[in-house]
Amino acid sequence: MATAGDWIDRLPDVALERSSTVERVADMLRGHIIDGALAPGTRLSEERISRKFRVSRNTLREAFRLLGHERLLVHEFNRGVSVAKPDADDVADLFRFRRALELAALRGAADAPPGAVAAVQEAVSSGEAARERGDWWGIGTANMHFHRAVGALLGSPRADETMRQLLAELRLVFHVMAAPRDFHAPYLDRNREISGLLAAGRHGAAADALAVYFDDAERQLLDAFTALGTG
Amino acid sequence: MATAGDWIDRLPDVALERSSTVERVADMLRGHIIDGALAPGTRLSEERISRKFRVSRNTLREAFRLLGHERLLVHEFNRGVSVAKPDADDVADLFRFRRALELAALRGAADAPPGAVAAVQEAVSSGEAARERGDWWGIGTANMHFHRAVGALLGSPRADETMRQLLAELRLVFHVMAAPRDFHAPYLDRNREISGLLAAGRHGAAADALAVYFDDAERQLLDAFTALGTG
DNA sequence: GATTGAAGTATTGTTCCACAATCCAACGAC
DNA sequence: GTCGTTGGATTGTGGAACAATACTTCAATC
Repeated sequence: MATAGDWIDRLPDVALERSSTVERVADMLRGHIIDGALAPGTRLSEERISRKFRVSRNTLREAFRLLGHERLLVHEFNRGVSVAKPDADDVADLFRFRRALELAALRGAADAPPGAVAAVQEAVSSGEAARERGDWWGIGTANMHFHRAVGALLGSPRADETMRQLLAELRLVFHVMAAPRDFHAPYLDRNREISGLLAAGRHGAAADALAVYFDDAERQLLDAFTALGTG
Repeated sequence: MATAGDWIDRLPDVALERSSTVERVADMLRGHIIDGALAPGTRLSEERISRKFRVSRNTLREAFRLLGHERLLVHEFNRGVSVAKPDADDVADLFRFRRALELAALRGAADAPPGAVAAVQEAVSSGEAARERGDWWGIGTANMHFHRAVGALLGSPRADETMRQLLAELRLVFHVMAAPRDFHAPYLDRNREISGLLAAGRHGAAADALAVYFDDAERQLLDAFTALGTG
């Protein structure tokens, strides 16, 4: 009879994660920010929020630090925190960063971890399904998943985390815009095209297509910003 | 006579930054970690450190959150924080991420912000100066500056911050190794070569040279790790 | 009328303390 | 040697307190 070690050794040694209050608070706030329930620029009072969530100011402040590091909150000394309010420079920065990461991911997709390409295709399909349902918010979410899946082609957990942050910030950008509802829909077909090129092993062509995508999307966002600035 | 507004408008509107206790504590800890004064794996007691630094546990914990988000500290629930101890997987991850960023930066160097190429060359020179002096630690620092300067070719503050974090983690990797003293020196000549190609506008060639650099450096680090594992 | 000064108020930054929850090491029972 | 149990140490969280700073208001001045 084999020893118990054989069986135990096959188990994935992941530490089962319990959640601290700080992380739950951070998750909740992050969700509200990404959903748009907290408008960019909103000041967050330690007093009131800690009372609302029934947590101590200490705990809340630790959560604020986390979200500040993710750039979803901005922390001004002696003035507290407020929801980040990205401007045109931020949009340009985000796209520069995304270009570097996602294009590199597509170009090097030959070394992608197993299942990563399939994940990209699933994200595309889920976006199309959302379009069928007329679920505009779902389209946006699926689009985010698409780009996260593209970034995941790099096979780097750290890059994944960075992508997650960048896309969360991008959601903030959409909330600054006037009409984010039907922003993503036109890009669904492009996602399908890129996904197809990727699956066909035409990595360079996929990257080129995504580059054009980025140019158009960035211009569209920047136009929306200048429209806001002058309006 | 012109109004005072003319003169004021010309001033750069940077908010003069005051430092909070949390940030000073975080800076200090970060410095100790990067310098190697705090060995990877070291447990950090809230009690003792807060007494040592004469700050409250709350303030210290906020600093811990920051450094945890930078992956310099690992936070285990109910077990406190300890200095991160990168393993071979982390090294592979760091290099995957760096490859994506730095190679993209070199390939797209045509769009680099003004002065960015010069900064790369300065970093190389400062490394060579450190070699003249026999300043081994200085060589390592200059090498970090070189790679940060390469990343800065992207012209993205967010990417800069990410590069800073990745390189800080990499310093941790060196501390896990046995003899980090003369690790960097052999790469000085490569930096010079890459810098030269970059300045000559041969961006693709520069990126190719850096790719080989990465392959060699990663292999060397991974070998050092497996040597540790078996020894 | 606009700007400056000087209150007073509200909020944040930081410290300190208390206590429950959890971990960890030691010890002993089987 | 494995399994409870016990007790001490550390972390997680809450809460109060106070100093430091920002914001508001209003009067005084030019």
